[in-house]
Amino acid sequence: MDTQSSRRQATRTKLYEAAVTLIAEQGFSATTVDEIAERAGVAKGTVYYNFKSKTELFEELLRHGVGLLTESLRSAADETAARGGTRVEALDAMIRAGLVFIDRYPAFTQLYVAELWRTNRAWQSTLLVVRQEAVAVVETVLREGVAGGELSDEIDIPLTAAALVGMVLVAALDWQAFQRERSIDDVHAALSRLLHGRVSGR
Amino acid sequence: MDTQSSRRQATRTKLYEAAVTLIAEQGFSATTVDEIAERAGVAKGTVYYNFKSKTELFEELLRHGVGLLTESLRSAADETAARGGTRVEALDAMIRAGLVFIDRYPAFTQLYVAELWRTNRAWQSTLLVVRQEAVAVVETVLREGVAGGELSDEIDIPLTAAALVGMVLVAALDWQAFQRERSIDDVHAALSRLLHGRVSGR
DNA sequence: GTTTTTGAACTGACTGGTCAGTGCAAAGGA
DNA sequence: TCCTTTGCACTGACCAGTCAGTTCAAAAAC
Repeated sequence: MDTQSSRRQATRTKLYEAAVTLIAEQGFSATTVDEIAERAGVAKGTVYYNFKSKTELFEELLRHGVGLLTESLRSAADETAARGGTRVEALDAMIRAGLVFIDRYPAFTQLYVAELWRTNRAWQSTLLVVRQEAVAVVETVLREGVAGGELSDEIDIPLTAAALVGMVLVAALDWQAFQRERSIDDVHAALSRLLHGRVSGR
Repeated sequence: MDTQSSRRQATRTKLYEAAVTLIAEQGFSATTVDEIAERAGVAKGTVYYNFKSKTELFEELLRHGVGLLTESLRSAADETAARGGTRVEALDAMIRAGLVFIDRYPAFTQLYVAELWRTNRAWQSTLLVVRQEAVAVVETVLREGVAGGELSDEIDIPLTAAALVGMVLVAALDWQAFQRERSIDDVHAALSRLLHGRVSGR
């Protein structure tokens, strides 16, 4: 990477960081380009030198963030498999990876959830693609678990994957928003218990 | 109820219905008061005759919608208790009630999720109150289950409640957005299986 | 029973302000 | 020399909220 493109990359990163917190707090439309530029410590013109439009900046931000998440889920699953863990252990490791991600990038997560189920928005198709990549990682592990007899073959793979993702997402956002004092281990333990069906019975 | 106030109520209801779908699709800031008025078939002035501001219209909409949900969860729990069901059965009934609600008011649910974890917004405090009412219903049933020995006393009640709500919310929104063809029974069965820990094992 | 009055509900043109995006000359950096 | 960034003025569209005026059902007056 030459110095020019890395300089440019640094500017883009500053813009992502500024945009992600502002948009998470206020929403896309309520956040102005002037605000983003100011928080990034950059001139407004620079925003338009680096991105075609406010919408394009946002779409690239989405792609970038979900890319990180997908990567992190995938590597949690792979590492578990590499050291000979079961698929349920892999799911558990992915839950933890999800929590770590949300802990590190809470603003991105907020923004993602806020936009995911909207219809009729410019970036709808971007979002659909990017969501599918992340969910697919979970579905793959479920499918392998069923194939290997470790998971019941009666489970509904897409629905169960969505439910697991939702469980982690919502518990983690609640943790961040309303019970900051809890440790990541507490949250992980509670979710792990649900995954393993150790809720009912004593 | 006299004709005047029922006429007024009808206008407010039309405005709620118009606002909820538009805001679910586009978000609060991207939705204009002119659009809301137009879709409701009233003049813009009428919006301001009935509500102090765009924000107030939205806050009342939130209160109204979450009120319906809370009511519906509570009555599912109560009916189960009335016919002598267990607490786990009550949770199962509440999952179904949640799904029925989301099926009936998908737009409201979208909008609620999109706004819930935002910080620094005008209606933040309204939302906090209203969320707590709904989550409390789930927490109560969990607490009763633990007290009666039906649920493990090691579960973390607030986190488990949040995780269950998240599971239902996300699975249902995914169902609505990406797999409309599935029946409510399919979705319920998948979530019920997770609740009962019938995922791993064959 | 008919006319008049009242006032709540509603209307829609208008205002003041905001904001995305542009244009451009000059500066800084490799 | 070329790429990147700055600073800033400007435009045109858009939008929340206002307000003077209209409608009309029901109460009051006769």
